[in-house]
Amino acid sequence: MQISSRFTIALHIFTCVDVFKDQRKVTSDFLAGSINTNPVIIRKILTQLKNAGLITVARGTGGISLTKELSDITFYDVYEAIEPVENGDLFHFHESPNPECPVGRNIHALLDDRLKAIQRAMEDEMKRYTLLDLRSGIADLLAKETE
Amino acid sequence: MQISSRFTIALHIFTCVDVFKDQRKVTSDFLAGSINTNPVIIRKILTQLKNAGLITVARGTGGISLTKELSDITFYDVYEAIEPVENGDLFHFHESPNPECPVGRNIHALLDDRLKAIQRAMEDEMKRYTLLDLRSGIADLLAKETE
DNA sequence: TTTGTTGTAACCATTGACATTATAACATGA
DNA sequence: TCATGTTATAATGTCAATGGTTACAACAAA
Repeated sequence: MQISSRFTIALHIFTCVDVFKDQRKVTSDFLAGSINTNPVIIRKILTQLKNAGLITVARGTGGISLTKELSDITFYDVYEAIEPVENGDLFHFHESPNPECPVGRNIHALLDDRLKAIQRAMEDEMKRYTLLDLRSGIADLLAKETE
Repeated sequence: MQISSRFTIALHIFTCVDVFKDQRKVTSDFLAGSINTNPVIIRKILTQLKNAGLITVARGTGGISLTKELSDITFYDVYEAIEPVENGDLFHFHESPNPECPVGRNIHALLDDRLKAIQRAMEDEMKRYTLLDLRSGIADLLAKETE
């Protein structure tokens, strides 16, 4: 199991928007070129980010704008916008365990809290990183390239 | 994206083995009945747990034994045995970003450490729970049933 | 040698990820 | 208004993973 590439693609998009926003129009075609995928893939992800209220996208003219400060958008916000997790549960149970078995009828009560804690540990760590970290991070990497 | 039900099935199996080990022979058929799935699904998971060195399975006669103490098997051990995570990376990148784009050629350097930290947060929390916790947990729940 | 069990191969159905093409909707500048 | 560039979305396709099922070989013990 892996978290889909859509999540890292979304972070890639945000980084490109920030890096190139003053140099050129950042279109889905341009982004597709940087990420090496199809523009439609990009647009679907943009739609998800738009539905989550993180960005606005200009239709005819093209161009992406953030609705919040970089420091107000965490990795978790992006993850939540992108990953369609059923009921918000990271862990999946097999349907309908046997209610006549003492273990079967108690398996959810037994595991739910512990699994939630594990999920929360991941999500809390995601909340520690913001898009502002990406701005400074990519600036450092680009500066290092020209040394 | 969700972590497959094989993981919670494996925890279910361990719980059943512990609860029923003195009362009856715990076979893949019995386990399939408690979990409400097919015995072959159970056997495949048992094979993974066996390959990870967590259990031994008696072939002709049936029966499952742990190779370690309950307190020495963490949720992470089970997760690692069950989930085939490519390269051990939880997060998936799109293949071959454009090396001619300053962002494309730096995206891994930009994200890798942060994503690893998120993954580690989840795995560290998984290491905090052992099968011994499940023994006491299920005992409490069963005691509560008879009140 | 019979019986009960595990190990595994060979399928099948369903779903999700990712890709691709085509076309409609829309905004802007000429 | 119209041409142009762009986004939005539907329709399709491919591929891999999940979960299920049947069948049968391998094996251990009574």
